[in-house]
Amino acid sequence: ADVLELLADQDVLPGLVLEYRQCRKLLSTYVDKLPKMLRPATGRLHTSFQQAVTATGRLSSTDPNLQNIPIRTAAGRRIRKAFSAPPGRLLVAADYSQIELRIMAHISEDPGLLGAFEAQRDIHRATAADVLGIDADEVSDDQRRAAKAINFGLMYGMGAFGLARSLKSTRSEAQAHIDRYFERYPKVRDYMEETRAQARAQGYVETVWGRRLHIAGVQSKSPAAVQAAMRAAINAPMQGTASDIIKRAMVELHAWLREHCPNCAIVLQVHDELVLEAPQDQAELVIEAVRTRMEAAAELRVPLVAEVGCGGDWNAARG
DNA sequence: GAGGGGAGCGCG
DNA sequence: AAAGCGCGCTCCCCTC
Repeated sequence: ADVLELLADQDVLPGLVLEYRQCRKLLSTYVDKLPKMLRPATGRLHTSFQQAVTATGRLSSTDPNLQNIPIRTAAGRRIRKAFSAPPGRLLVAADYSQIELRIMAHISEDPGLLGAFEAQRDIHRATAADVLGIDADEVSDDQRRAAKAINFGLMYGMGAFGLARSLKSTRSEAQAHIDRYFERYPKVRDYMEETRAQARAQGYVETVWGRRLHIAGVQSKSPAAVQAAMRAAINAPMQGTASDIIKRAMVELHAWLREHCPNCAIVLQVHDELVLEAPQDQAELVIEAVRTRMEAAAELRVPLVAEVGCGGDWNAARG
């Protein structure tokens, strides 16, 4: 797909192949399959959540996987609209805002990153402004896009090669971006170096609460495998801590629902998002309860923020 | 017909 | 030698 996107500038054909592939993917995986999986007794889809599968502590969802329902394209969102609440009820969708970056700020204790979240700034705009030494309102769309790619890429252990590819720039430009980023947020670099060292020395890293995440491959004879293990190690505390936090929120929320809203239920978890179903006249109550419990699930050095909406279908609930 | 493995791609 | 983390499903090719 990456190559076809590059070639799409030169000819119409690559774009048409991409469009065809997208249609086939959505048709075979979702449109054709999901209706066959409705359980007759309930008229609903019932997924299975696996709790002891992933390397970081996330859940996984199978038969069907309801954690990869499309959302990024217009055609995909039409599929998401098919997930709807019964008459008289609404779906409530709540997702954490930038939870892994907030955890990086918490763990690294970097003053610049902590300050940006404390001030409730648009984090990608803020890092663009910080790194470039300009005002936030002077940040162009391209500059914000670059900062977003850096923010995400760094959490995955990405280097100049990968950043250049995602920004469609040169490797030396990408390296310059990374250098400026670490100049501005030096404790993020410290965190990354300490995490790599810990993974090498002990074979595991930890979440904020000390849950251990074993990293495979740190002892490999293949330098490539060791580097891959180091990237996994950098990401694991953030992804792992985020999964701890949403589980704490789910436990608290479930207890509250049993007491105050027995007709409501958590129906899905998608890593940083919860979907609930509630009677129409209790939606406002539930929205407030979800928000407060998600935001109070951990006390970090930065605020946790949950964005909550409701609607007749899953797409509308996230608008 | 069952199952493995890889490519490709949907999500966070 | 590879270059960005974590998943699951479909399609295709292959073997048994």
